[in-house]
Amino acid sequence: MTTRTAAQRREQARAEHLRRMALCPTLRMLDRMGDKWVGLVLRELASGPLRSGELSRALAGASQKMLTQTLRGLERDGLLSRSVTGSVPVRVEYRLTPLGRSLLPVIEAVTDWAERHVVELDRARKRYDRTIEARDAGDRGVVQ
Amino acid sequence: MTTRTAAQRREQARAEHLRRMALCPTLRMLDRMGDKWVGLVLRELASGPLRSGELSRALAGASQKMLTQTLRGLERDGLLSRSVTGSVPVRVEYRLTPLGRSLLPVIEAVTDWAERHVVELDRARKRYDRTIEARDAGDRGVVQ
DNA sequence: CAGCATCCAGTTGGATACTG
DNA sequence: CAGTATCCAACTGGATGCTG
Repeated sequence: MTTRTAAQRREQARAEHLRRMALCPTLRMLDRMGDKWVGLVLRELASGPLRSGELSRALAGASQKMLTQTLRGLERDGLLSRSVTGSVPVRVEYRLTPLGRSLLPVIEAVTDWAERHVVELDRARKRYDRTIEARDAGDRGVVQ
Repeated sequence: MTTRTAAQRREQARAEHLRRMALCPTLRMLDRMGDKWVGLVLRELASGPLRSGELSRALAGASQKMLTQTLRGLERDGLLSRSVTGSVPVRVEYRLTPLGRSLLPVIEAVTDWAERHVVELDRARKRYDRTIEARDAGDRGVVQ
């Protein structure tokens, strides 16, 4: 007689798996880079340091809160540095650290792939959606 | 006299920006790859086709719903294909398409970077957290 | 075996208002 | 100018139960 039910074993495997995942460097980075504004912030800072205001103008779509949150996250990971100079008015500048700059080629790899294949992606998507639609219509005996 | 207020102009810039973003191939891909299970699914399928059950055992941490959702998303983008053979019991197999395989080097670029720099990331994070803690303690005149 | 539907908690992200 | 605090809507992801 086993001391644990199948459900318990599954549960444990699941917990274990999740713990592993949280530690996996690759998944951590994919997660970070998937954050809505990270890609854009890195792209902006790639060409040089920027002040807070310049960033928020460049990323007109981001709310002030999200911008700060994103910047803090990247700073925490050591990808960019934040330096304050003067006071009244305060002047804050963000710049990529060497670590942050070392990430740029990776982003570029994504960009290259994406731009080369965006047409295929769109085509696949349309094809898939048409197929689904057709199937659903067929299910109901509809001709449309 | 302008016909729009500053708020309206900001609002418009924001809308424009968001529309652009949704179309940017790079951001689309970063978003996709940031999906919780996409990285793992691609990693599993990199070494060859797998059946549904095999995948869910390999990704013990994922709920059945998320697994399906992830697979459908990737299929929609044309990154993997789903083939059904037999019936009672049904046998479903997932495999990367050529397009999907072409993405592997990109994932690998992320993996390489992440594994090379994970130590630095952790160090930066600890340093940052310590700094914040110290500052907060100082603010309250606490010695801890 | 593979997958869909439903319901629900937790998280993410945005609007607004305020501070040094 | 730069940033914090709060409140809230929308989305993400998970648990459960059911179908061909």
